[in-house]
Amino acid sequence: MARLTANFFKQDALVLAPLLLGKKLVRVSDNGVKNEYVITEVEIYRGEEDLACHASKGRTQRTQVMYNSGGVLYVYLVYGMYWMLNIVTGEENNPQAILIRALEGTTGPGRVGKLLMLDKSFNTENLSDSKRIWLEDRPIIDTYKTSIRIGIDYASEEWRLKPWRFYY
DNA sequence: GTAACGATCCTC
DNA sequence: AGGATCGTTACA
Repeated sequence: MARLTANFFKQDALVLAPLLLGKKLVRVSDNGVKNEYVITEVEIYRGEEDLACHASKGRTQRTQVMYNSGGVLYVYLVYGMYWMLNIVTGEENNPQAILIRALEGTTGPGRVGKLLMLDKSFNTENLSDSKRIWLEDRPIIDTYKTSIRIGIDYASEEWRLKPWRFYY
Protein backbone atom coordinates (compact mmCIF):
# COMPACT_ATOMS: atom_id res chain seq x y z
CA MET A 1 0.00 0.00 0.00
CA ALA A 2 0.94 3.64 -0.29
CA ARG A 3 3.50 5.46 1.81
CA LEU A 4 2.01 7.75 4.44
CA THR A 5 3.14 11.37 3.93
CA ALA A 6 2.99 14.83 5.49
CA ASN A 7 -0.78 15.36 5.19
CA PHE A 8 -1.43 12.25 7.25
CA PHE A 9 1.04 13.15 9.99
CA LYS A 10 -0.18 16.74 10.17
CA GLN A 11 -3.28 15.57 12.06
CA ASP A 12 -3.37 16.02 15.83
CA ALA A 13 -1.68 13.31 17.89
CA LEU A 14 -4.98 12.51 19.61
CA VAL A 15 -6.44 11.57 16.21
CA LEU A 16 -3.30 9.89 14.88
CA ALA A 17 -2.31 7.64 17.78
CA PRO A 18 -5.05 5.03 17.24
CA LEU A 19 -4.60 5.29 13.47
CA LEU A 20 -0.92 4.33 13.75
CA LEU A 21 -1.81 0.97 15.29
CA GLY A 22 -1.47 -1.76 12.66
CA LYS A 23 0.39 0.48 10.23
CA LYS A 24 3.45 -0.93 8.46
CA LEU A 25 6.91 0.39 9.34
CA VAL A 26 9.55 -0.17 6.65
CA ARG A 27 13.28 -0.01 7.38
CA VAL A 28 16.01 -0.34 4.75
CA SER A 29 19.36 -1.00 6.43
CA ASP A 30 22.74 0.26 5.23
CA ASN A 31 23.42 -3.01 3.39
CA GLY A 32 20.18 -2.62 1.45
CA VAL A 33 18.12 -5.21 3.29
CA LYS A 34 14.47 -4.21 3.65
CA ASN A 35 12.47 -5.23 6.70
CA GLU A 36 8.82 -4.58 7.46
CA TYR A 37 7.18 -4.37 10.87
CA VAL A 38 3.72 -3.66 12.28
CA ILE A 39 3.16 -0.99 14.92
CA THR A 40 1.37 -2.40 17.98
CA GLU A 41 1.87 0.17 20.75
CA VAL A 42 2.23 3.97 20.83
CA GLU A 43 2.13 6.86 23.29
CA ILE A 44 1.16 10.51 22.85
CA TYR A 45 3.34 13.40 24.04
CA ARG A 46 1.42 16.54 23.30
CA GLY A 47 2.21 20.22 23.72
CA GLU A 48 4.15 22.45 26.08
CA GLU A 49 1.39 22.06 28.68
CA ASP A 50 1.92 18.27 28.83
CA LEU A 51 4.39 17.98 31.72
CA ALA A 52 5.40 14.49 30.55
CA CYS A 53 6.42 15.87 27.14
CA HIS A 54 9.99 17.07 26.58
CA ALA A 55 8.49 20.16 24.91
CA SER A 56 7.17 21.22 28.33
CA LYS A 57 10.64 22.76 28.71
CA GLY A 58 9.96 24.93 25.70
CA ARG A 59 11.94 25.22 22.49
CA THR A 60 15.45 23.89 23.12
CA GLN A 61 18.08 22.34 20.86
CA ARG A 62 16.63 18.96 21.77
CA THR A 63 12.92 19.77 21.47
CA GLN A 64 12.90 22.05 18.43
CA VAL A 65 12.31 19.09 16.12
CA MET A 66 8.87 18.64 17.68
CA TYR A 67 7.89 22.14 16.54
CA ASN A 68 8.02 21.02 12.92
CA SER A 69 4.88 20.16 11.00
CA GLY A 70 4.10 16.45 11.35
CA GLY A 71 5.99 13.78 9.42
CA VAL A 72 9.56 13.96 10.72
CA LEU A 73 11.22 11.77 13.36
CA TYR A 74 12.20 12.77 16.88
CA VAL A 75 14.91 10.29 17.91
CA TYR A 76 16.77 10.71 21.18
CA LEU A 77 18.91 8.68 23.56
CA VAL A 78 17.48 7.80 26.97
CA TYR A 79 19.32 6.33 29.98
CA GLY A 80 22.51 6.61 27.96
CA MET A 81 21.61 3.45 26.05
CA TYR A 82 18.30 3.34 24.22
CA TRP A 83 17.20 5.23 21.12
CA MET A 84 13.54 6.26 21.33
CA LEU A 85 11.58 6.46 18.06
CA ASN A 86 8.98 9.23 17.92
CA ILE A 87 6.95 10.57 15.02
CA VAL A 88 6.34 14.32 15.12
CA THR A 89 2.67 15.07 14.48
CA GLY A 90 0.32 18.04 14.17
CA GLU A 91 0.70 21.55 12.82
CA GLU A 92 3.90 23.56 12.75
CA ASN A 93 4.77 25.27 16.07
CA ASN A 94 2.46 22.90 17.92
CA PRO A 95 5.03 20.56 19.53
CA GLN A 96 3.77 17.01 19.78
CA ALA A 97 5.05 13.54 18.99
CA ILE A 98 4.00 9.91 19.18
CA LEU A 99 6.42 7.41 20.72
CA ILE A 100 6.54 4.01 19.01
CA ARG A 101 6.63 1.74 22.06
CA ALA A 102 6.38 -1.63 20.31
CA LEU A 103 6.33 -3.43 16.99
CA GLU A 104 4.75 -6.83 16.45
CA GLY A 105 6.96 -9.37 18.22
CA THR A 106 8.80 -6.81 20.37
CA THR A 107 8.20 -5.25 23.78
CA GLY A 108 9.44 -1.88 24.90
CA PRO A 109 10.62 1.23 23.05
CA GLY A 110 14.29 0.52 23.77
CA ARG A 111 14.03 -2.73 21.88
CA VAL A 112 12.31 -0.98 18.98
CA GLY A 113 15.28 1.35 18.62
CA LYS A 114 17.70 -1.55 18.79
CA LEU A 115 15.76 -3.66 16.28
CA LEU A 116 15.62 -0.76 13.82
CA MET A 117 19.30 0.11 14.40
CA LEU A 118 18.49 3.73 15.12
CA ASP A 119 20.99 6.41 16.08
CA LYS A 120 21.27 10.17 16.30
CA SER A 121 21.31 10.54 12.51
CA PHE A 122 17.62 9.58 12.38
CA ASN A 123 16.58 12.66 14.32
CA THR A 124 14.68 15.04 11.95
CA GLU A 125 14.45 12.28 9.27
CA ASN A 126 11.51 12.99 6.94
CA LEU A 127 9.10 10.05 6.63
CA SER A 128 7.65 11.43 3.40
CA ASP A 129 10.83 10.97 1.35
CA SER A 130 13.36 8.99 3.42
CA LYS A 131 15.03 6.10 1.64
CA ARG A 132 15.73 4.17 4.86
CA ILE A 133 12.60 4.45 7.01
CA TRP A 134 8.93 5.14 6.28
CA LEU A 135 5.34 4.09 7.06
CA GLU A 136 2.82 2.48 4.72
CA ASP A 137 -0.95 2.45 4.99
CA ARG A 138 -2.84 -0.53 6.38
CA PRO A 139 -6.44 -1.11 7.45
CA ILE A 140 -7.57 0.57 10.66
CA ILE A 141 -7.41 -1.41 13.89
CA ASP A 142 -10.81 -0.73 15.43
CA THR A 143 -10.38 -2.75 18.61
CA TYR A 144 -7.61 -1.43 20.82
CA LYS A 145 -6.89 -0.62 24.46
CA THR A 146 -5.63 2.47 26.22
CA SER A 147 -3.82 3.07 29.51
CA ILE A 148 -1.76 5.68 31.28
CA ARG A 149 1.73 6.30 29.88
CA ILE A 150 4.77 4.35 31.05
CA GLY A 151 7.84 5.77 32.78
CA ILE A 152 6.65 9.32 33.42
CA ASP A 153 6.22 9.30 37.19
CA TYR A 154 7.96 12.66 37.26
CA ALA A 155 4.89 14.34 35.75
CA SER A 156 2.08 15.81 37.85
CA GLU A 157 -1.08 13.76 38.32
CA GLU A 158 -3.09 15.68 35.75
CA TRP A 159 -0.74 14.54 33.01
CA ARG A 160 0.44 11.27 34.54
CA LEU A 161 -3.11 9.89 34.44
CA LYS A 162 -3.96 10.76 30.82
CA PRO A 163 -4.93 7.56 28.94
CA TRP A 164 -2.47 8.33 26.16
CA ARG A 165 -1.00 4.87 25.62
CA PHE A 166 -2.63 2.88 22.81
CA TYR A 167 -2.05 -0.80 22.07
CA TYR A 168 -3.73 -3.97 20.80
C1' DG B 1 31.81 24.04 34.88
C1' DT B 2 29.16 20.66 37.36
C1' DA B 3 25.59 17.76 38.98
C1' DA B 4 21.23 15.37 38.58
C1' DC B 5 18.24 12.84 35.93
C1' DG B 6 15.90 10.17 32.77
C1' DA B 7 9.46 8.50 27.52
C1' DT B 8 14.61 1.57 29.64
C1' DC B 9 16.19 -2.97 30.01
C1' DC B 10 18.83 -6.72 32.02
C1' DT B 11 20.54 -9.29 35.88
C1' DC B 12 20.47 -10.55 40.57
C1' DA C 1 15.98 -4.17 43.93
C1' DG C 2 19.96 -2.25 41.59
C1' DG C 3 23.21 -1.16 37.89
C1' DA C 4 24.55 0.34 33.14
C1' DT C 5 25.70 4.65 30.65
C1' DC C 6 25.65 9.46 28.41
C1' DG C 7 23.08 13.52 26.42
C1' DT C 8 20.25 17.24 28.09
C1' DT C 9 19.01 20.48 31.30
C1' DA C 10 19.39 23.56 35.25
C1' DC C 11 21.92 26.09 38.15
C1' DA C 12 26.23 28.24 40.02
